[in-house]
Amino acid sequence: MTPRPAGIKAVAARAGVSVGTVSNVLNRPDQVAKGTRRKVEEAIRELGFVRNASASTLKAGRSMTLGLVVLDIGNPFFTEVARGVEQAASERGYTVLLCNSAGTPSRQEAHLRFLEEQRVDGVLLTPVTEDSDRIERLRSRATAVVLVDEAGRGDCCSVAVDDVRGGQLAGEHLLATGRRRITYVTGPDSIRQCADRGRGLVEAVTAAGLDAHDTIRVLEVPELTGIEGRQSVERLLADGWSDAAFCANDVVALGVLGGLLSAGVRVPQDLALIGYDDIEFAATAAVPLTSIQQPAVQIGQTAAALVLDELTRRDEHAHQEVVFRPDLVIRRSTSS
Amino acid sequence: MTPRPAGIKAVAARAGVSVGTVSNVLNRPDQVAKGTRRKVEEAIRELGFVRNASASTLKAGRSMTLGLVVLDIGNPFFTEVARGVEQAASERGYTVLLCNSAGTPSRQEAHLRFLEEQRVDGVLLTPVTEDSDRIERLRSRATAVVLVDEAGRGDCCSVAVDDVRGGQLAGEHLLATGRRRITYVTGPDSIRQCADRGRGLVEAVTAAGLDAHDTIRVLEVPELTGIEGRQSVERLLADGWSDAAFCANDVVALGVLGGLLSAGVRVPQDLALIGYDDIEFAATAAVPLTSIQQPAVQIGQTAAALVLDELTRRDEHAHQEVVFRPDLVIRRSTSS
DNA sequence: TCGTCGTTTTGAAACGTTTCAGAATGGATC
DNA sequence: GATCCATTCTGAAACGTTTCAAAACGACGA
Repeated sequence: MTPRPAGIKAVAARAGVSVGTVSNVLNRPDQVAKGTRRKVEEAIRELGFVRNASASTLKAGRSMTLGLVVLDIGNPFFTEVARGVEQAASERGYTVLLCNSAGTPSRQEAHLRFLEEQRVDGVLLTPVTEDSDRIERLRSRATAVVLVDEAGRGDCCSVAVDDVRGGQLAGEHLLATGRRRITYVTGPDSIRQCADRGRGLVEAVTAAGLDAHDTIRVLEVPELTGIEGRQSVERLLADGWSDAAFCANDVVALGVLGGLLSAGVRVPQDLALIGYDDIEFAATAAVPLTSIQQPAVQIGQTAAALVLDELTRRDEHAHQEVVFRPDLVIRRSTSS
Repeated sequence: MTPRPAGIKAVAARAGVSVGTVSNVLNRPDQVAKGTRRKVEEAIRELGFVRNASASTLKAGRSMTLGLVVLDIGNPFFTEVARGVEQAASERGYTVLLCNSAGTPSRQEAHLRFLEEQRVDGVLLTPVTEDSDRIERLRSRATAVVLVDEAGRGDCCSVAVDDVRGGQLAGEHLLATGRRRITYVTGPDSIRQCADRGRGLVEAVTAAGLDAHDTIRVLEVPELTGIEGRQSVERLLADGWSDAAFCANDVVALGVLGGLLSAGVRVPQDLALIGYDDIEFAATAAVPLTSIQQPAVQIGQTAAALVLDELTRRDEHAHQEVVFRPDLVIRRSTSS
């Protein structure tokens, strides 16, 4: 039945000091005499005082909080990215607000607005849509913004992985293992990652002196989920054309794998399979999945480091566009 | 170089009204004359005004925000729960702050403290540890608390699933399909879910007139991850004793499955396998996984509904302890 | 005893909202 | 023309912090 929780004033009264001193104990304890500090700390404990972040943020003009908007929290890849972000942020005393846009522009918009209202100090965004307006607005509010898993456009930091290169790696590997009829199982082309990875595949095929049209087919699924992957198998096998499948991510690939095996298709003998992201379940699948690895945790850490640098160094900060190189991880699904 | 973003005052000046009116447009638009409202809305647009949530929360004493602390965001089960919570919350205008305790008491503690500082209106907690102190404190701050995936202790709402029953279902099913030597692959007993599910298994065996010691073995893994599951297979197969394995969750079960298949063990012929949670990857696995299904999304929705009820109805609110029943979903991993 | 200087402590002024008692406005009604 | 309502609008007082100029204190040397 306490109407309002005890504030800094109550603490001050109890400890017999001024509010300024209590605030100092909270924010610069080293400038407070030891005895005083102890008294205040005891009062805090006795009253169960917990700092009111609203008031603090309002007055101080910063919230010590970062917003992270990911494309799909159901995809373990993003979970790992988030882990990296959180780790780097918490080391510097920042807390991360995790938001899931679920690939929906309207949800991305809603979350960005929320973060804006909360006056987060920085935003890490895996964009669904390049909503330049809102990003511009955030930046004009002195909010640091970094694009994650997306190349920047010069006006802000970004951390990405070269997806074209990743597609290339996948293509080269399949070709090297003798495959010549590759189905690319992918999501809508509006998802940049899907488009880029497909482009890389085409490049690899072309570079090998093959005709892309003869070598590659595209099988589009509406959503990058396991279910859709599994369901796509029927179409994948329909005419017996393919001797390999490259999936736009591991979640889909695992669905495809399940579908293939239960249809009696041997992987990799009858059909080679390669995924993307190298999530934990890939190594652990029935037929361990060859995949294109991305340094997920490191992406998160780097992105966080960039926002924090922009936040701390302000004027000296120069925007950077970090691009990681993906790696091929070969497992049984492509090489028996 | 706008030092501070435009506030309600600037909007008021621009629209030629008082701040009170602007606030009304924001919070009770129907009490404002249509013309005035339009003027204010235009000013808001022109200035790019975004409400400052800190100030709002500070003054109004509520943040329209809920905190959700989950045990393991890497487990798709919790992702689904979160989805349910978010859905129910956003329908009522609340935003959810998602936190991951990762099974660590200190992280749970840190997140609860953060949520307390943020003055969230309600907290949904999947407890690592029953930190009654902090929960008590939250509740004394007029913060609604509901326990998720954990039975309550009478003093707050809770939404749980009967894990003992789930373990029973698994046990009964394995016995019904003729298995008599069951290994229970589980995490530390300190995780309540693991303990309860194991208890259910024992009950099923005992109820069938069998001796639990002769019928059940326990194989403990340090963490409920796919890797650990896969690695446990060696021990699982060591003496050829088992004809079935029951895993404490699907993430582990899928790891075990991968290990079994690549060791040449046929599932279910040589060894039946059953998981828990019925995550999406279960249906989609190489050998589709029999599992104990929990209504994850519904758990989230219900939990959110309970907090919101406590928040809205206050005095009339009566604490409820909702317990869902788990369901057996039979797939190929236990029945060819 | 008096300065002086460094360390602590103080107290009041914001920060940007919400809220609410009351003032203005403008019809209706007598 | 006076009165009464309902509808709109106003303005000032919080909300709980942080911050900063200035005051208080103490130790020290002159």
